[in-house]
Amino acid sequence: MVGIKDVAERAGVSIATVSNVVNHPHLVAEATRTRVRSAIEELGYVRDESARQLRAGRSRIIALLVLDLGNPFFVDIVRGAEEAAHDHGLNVISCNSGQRVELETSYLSLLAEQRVRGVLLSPVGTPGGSLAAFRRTGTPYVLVDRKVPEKDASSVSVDDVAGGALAMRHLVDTGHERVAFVNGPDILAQCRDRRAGVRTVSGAEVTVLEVDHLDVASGRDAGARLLGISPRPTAVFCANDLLALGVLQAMVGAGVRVPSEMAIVGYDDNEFAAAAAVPLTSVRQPARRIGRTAAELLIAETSDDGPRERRAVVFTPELVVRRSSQV
Amino acid sequence: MVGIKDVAERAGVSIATVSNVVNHPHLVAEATRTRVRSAIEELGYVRDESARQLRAGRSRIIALLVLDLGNPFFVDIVRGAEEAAHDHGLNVISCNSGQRVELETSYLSLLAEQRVRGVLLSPVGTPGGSLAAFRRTGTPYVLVDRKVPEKDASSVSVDDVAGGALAMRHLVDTGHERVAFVNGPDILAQCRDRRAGVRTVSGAEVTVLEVDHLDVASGRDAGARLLGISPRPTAVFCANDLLALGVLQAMVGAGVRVPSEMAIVGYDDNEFAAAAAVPLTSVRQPARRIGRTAAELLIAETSDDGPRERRAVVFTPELVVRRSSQV
DNA sequence: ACGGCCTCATGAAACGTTTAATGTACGGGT
DNA sequence: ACCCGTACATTAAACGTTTCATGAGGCCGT
Repeated sequence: MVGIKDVAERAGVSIATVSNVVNHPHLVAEATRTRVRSAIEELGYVRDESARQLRAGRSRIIALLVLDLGNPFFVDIVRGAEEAAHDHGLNVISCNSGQRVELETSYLSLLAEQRVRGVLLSPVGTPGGSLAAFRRTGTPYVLVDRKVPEKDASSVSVDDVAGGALAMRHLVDTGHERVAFVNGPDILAQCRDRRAGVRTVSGAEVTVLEVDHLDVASGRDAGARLLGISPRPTAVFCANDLLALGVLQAMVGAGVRVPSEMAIVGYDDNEFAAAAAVPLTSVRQPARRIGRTAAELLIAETSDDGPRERRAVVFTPELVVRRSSQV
Repeated sequence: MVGIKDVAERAGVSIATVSNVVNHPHLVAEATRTRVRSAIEELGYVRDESARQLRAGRSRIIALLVLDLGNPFFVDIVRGAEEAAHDHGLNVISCNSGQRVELETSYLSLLAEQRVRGVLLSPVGTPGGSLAAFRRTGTPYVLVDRKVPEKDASSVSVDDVAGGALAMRHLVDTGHERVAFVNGPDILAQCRDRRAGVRTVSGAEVTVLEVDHLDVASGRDAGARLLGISPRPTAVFCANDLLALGVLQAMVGAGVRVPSEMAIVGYDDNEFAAAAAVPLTSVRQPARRIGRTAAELLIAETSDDGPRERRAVVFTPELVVRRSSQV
């Protein structure tokens, strides 16, 4: 493995000079600079970031630990975060916890050991323990799609209670009296909040169907269960568009017409919602802006000129009505 | 920042002992071990991976540099790779090049500097330059969804020529004489190969529509262009399901019936294809297996007991016929 | 009683950088 | 002729680990 030492030898200079060529070229005379540069080229020298980082004490990477990369909503968050990070000359790496607590923990300690510049994360449960390590190492983190008190950390989220209410109100207003609510596990704050939102709305009898994963397959299962309920609900609100797509598939498969026999409302308004068999009514969240804002908060927190105050940014969701819920 | 030294002091032992407690607990007497462990606990010590790695010379991370995280196909590849990596006690980080060459280059050098254990990548163009750095540092890499000669690297891919031919043959066989082919940029090998596959099939007049990005929005645009062609093709083959979904949206929007007025065939058979407005016929690729296989090849290459020979694994795609192309 | 072995703990070197402090040479102003 | 400043280049320390070689006791068998 070729190191700075080999380059120095080859170019007939000291290692300090090589380092300067790489990091502070203006300190080095023209002639030496080119000589060193060609030595680097010829030997294929690649500087070792771990040594550099060991010396510097901080890395140039911010990490994004995300609930489910299979959900386009989170992919958009990644995109937003990448934009902001690149604007500041930082790189982003993404890790996928796939909603498994043990994976989340394992990634968190991996990242703490890597001494990443900061972490954006959408936690599964209450990630108390692992985050304590971050707080101690001084690694800043920002919660994404999850609100916490400012004293604990900055966060960027969407008002899920409002979102749940929005969807439910829409269904009640369009005349539905028996509504199913397909929700994810209670361990996810998003799901708890959306359920709370649903509860704030009266005027319909709500049957809750809980699923383990917020994906299309679980949606199909929930759809099947839904068809077995009697008397059958006339509308269903799904905690996410993937579930809604699955439910829709189940309805189509069973010959139940949407929306006349079963209205469907999803959540996230991802790009597939509009393209679905029956275009989906959905609760839109500004995913990209969430990612961008979170990254900016994080970057501000790590910036040299004094730590910023913590903030809890909350976006407001918006109902997008499409055919799947039209009377 | 608390280091091994602080722990040692607190526990009244040497730093070597602390290190042993962490890495080779059996070498340390019970009593000391627990004393050190509580010191670690109390101080919240987190070991510094960069120092560790500097000493060790290699990391425990494998990286995945992917063309487009917005495409569920690649997300499934990530999942497969994660499975395999976790089986071997390694962690995976994903980076998204978003089909931009400069981002790809920047990530590749980032990863080279990080001295990651290995890299799985689906390159945009011909990533000669940046990969040379890997070859020199001895960082192994495996190409994903892209075949290269064994002498250069291992690779795991799907026969895209066969896939393109499969789709096209299906359309010709079902009686279409004017077919549009919505393809991505030629810089992507996948697109070149699928086009080559399309060309091997005769019996229909093919109009190629090229788009820059393989996403739903580009598909909508292509759909609009498609409607302007006269005489209008009766079928369209899209290089990927996202494009196909976009085209489908455009057709539905314009009141063109699918499949009777316009048959559509996509590629990847992602989970949204089956859930689409009109369920999409698509060419299925075993994404998860691709990711898993690639990771296994990579891990084998980095294993201690001698380097394995390189391999080029090629999977065969499979046509899944659904309503969007049924006569 | 003594050598040898085993168990456990330690000292010190090494990994590849960056950077502060120091050194050298040379030209110009007095 | 001397001093100083400028412009480069170098020496050496430091970052936080891991590990090898060594040391200190205690126990066993002879």
